[in-house]
Amino acid sequence: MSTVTKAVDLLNFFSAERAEIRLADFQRLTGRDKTTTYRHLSALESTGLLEQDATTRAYRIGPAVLRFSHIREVTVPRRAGVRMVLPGLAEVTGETAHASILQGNTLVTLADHASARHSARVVLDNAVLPFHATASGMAVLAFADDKLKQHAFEQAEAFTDQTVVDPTQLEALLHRVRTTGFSEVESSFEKGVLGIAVPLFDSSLKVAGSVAVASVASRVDDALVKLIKRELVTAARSISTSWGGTIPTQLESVWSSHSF
Amino acid sequence: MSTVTKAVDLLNFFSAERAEIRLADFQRLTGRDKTTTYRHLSALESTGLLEQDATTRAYRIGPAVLRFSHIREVTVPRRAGVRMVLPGLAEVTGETAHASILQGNTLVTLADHASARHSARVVLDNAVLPFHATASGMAVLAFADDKLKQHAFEQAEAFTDQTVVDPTQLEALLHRVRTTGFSEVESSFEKGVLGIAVPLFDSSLKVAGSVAVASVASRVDDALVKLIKRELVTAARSISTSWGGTIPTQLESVWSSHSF
DNA sequence: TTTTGTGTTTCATATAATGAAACATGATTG
DNA sequence: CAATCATGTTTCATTATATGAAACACAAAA
Repeated sequence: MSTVTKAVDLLNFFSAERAEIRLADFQRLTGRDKTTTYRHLSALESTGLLEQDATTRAYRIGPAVLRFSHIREVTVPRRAGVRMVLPGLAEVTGETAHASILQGNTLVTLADHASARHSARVVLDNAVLPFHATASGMAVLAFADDKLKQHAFEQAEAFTDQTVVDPTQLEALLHRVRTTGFSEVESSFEKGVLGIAVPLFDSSLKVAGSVAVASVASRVDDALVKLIKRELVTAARSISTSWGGTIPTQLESVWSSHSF
Repeated sequence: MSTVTKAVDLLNFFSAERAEIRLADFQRLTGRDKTTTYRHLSALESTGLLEQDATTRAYRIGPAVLRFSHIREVTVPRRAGVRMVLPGLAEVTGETAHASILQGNTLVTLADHASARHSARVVLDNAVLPFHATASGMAVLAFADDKLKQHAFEQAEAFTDQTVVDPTQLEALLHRVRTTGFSEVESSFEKGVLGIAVPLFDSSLKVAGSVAVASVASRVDDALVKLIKRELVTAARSISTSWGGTIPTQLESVWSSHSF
């Protein structure tokens, strides 16, 4: 572990609940030597990454991060965070990975990637995704506000004979998504396709999109479902982080309580 | 200079116009050894402060800064106050509104907003603002302590043939800012751009930044200048209040004595 | 006053950072 | 198509710098 890493890692002890930390606290938190920690903190302060209260001597996150986050916000598109994980998600599962972003009242495709492992693969060619009939849509809806849910229920139309359009039934499905942590939809938009999706979050701390794996239902077994879910969780964390968000603690705990 | 400082300082080469930098670029920019820089970058990447494009190998500001800036906003809300007024300021005036924050010895961009009214508009893409050549910088300098003023004068370089760099002349301009209550700078940093700025204050009761309107000089008339000044005063009061500060009474009285 | 908990400085030592060189890998070019 | 160039990465000896024990300074409790 390099000196740089050790120093910068000190920043990770800050949180919204713990915005100020003193040297003695850091010493206890890290278990590292007092002098060493002191100098790490001093170095970080000189860069503006940390700021020290002149009277209490307590440290807090410095103003430099504002500048950097401004740069990232205006220059790094949402797609960049998705592109870093989507190919991997597709290749590891051998299926088609897909990411979508919530734009106003519609859920639109941001990027997708199909694995070349099988000759039969799911080809997604819909720019706009119907909420009620897709795994991605339901993943978003399960964590969206009532207004969007209302809007989606009103728009609900049947695409196959298995599409659920009844609000009461949809509500029950959404509840299932929240309790299991995953949105699973089969043959509801397109016959023979099983979609599994999880929601994505951005810096507004609200749901901002979803990442999904669409697979050919006939070849899916329990082991593959478990693999997909594991990979989706990792992908969701990574993309959300890239977007400046975090997975809500409640959802995280749901995921960790279900072994998969 | 510690290893930590050297590494973190690499982040300062990023800006809105230069969002991606490669190892070879850093090598040229810093003049430091290639291997050393490589490891600094690797260390920063492992902390999330940087992110590397998998294909181009170029580095960009990483997602960790988003998390930290969110934490900072919770403790020291600076952007929130600015975002409340900046869009309005831009739309009412039809020009580009800009807010900056004083960070140690440098004045950095906090946020900006360009009105869509005219096709020709001022695009601000400088993260760090030179004090002597910008309206924002002079607004801050007029109310800053001598140490900062000294530092700014020493750094003064000419950007256009209209840039003032002579300390005596700059001092006279600062005096003008204090007596009129506004910092007006034309074509000093960029040709054809007229900037009007006022200082911002925080809970330390010292100058903490500035808010400005940058306009295309050719279309500015007296009525627009008056409108911009009126709006700037309102914006400065609002932002300063949200930062826990107030406009010094002397400046307030200067503003009220000039009809605009 | 003494004690306890802070943050800061000093100094010898050990460790980790450094840079030249070599290597690997694509791009460009002749 | 080979040769050259530009780039990123690894190796290894050397040197610089990070480290931690101790001592110091200072404030707030006891």
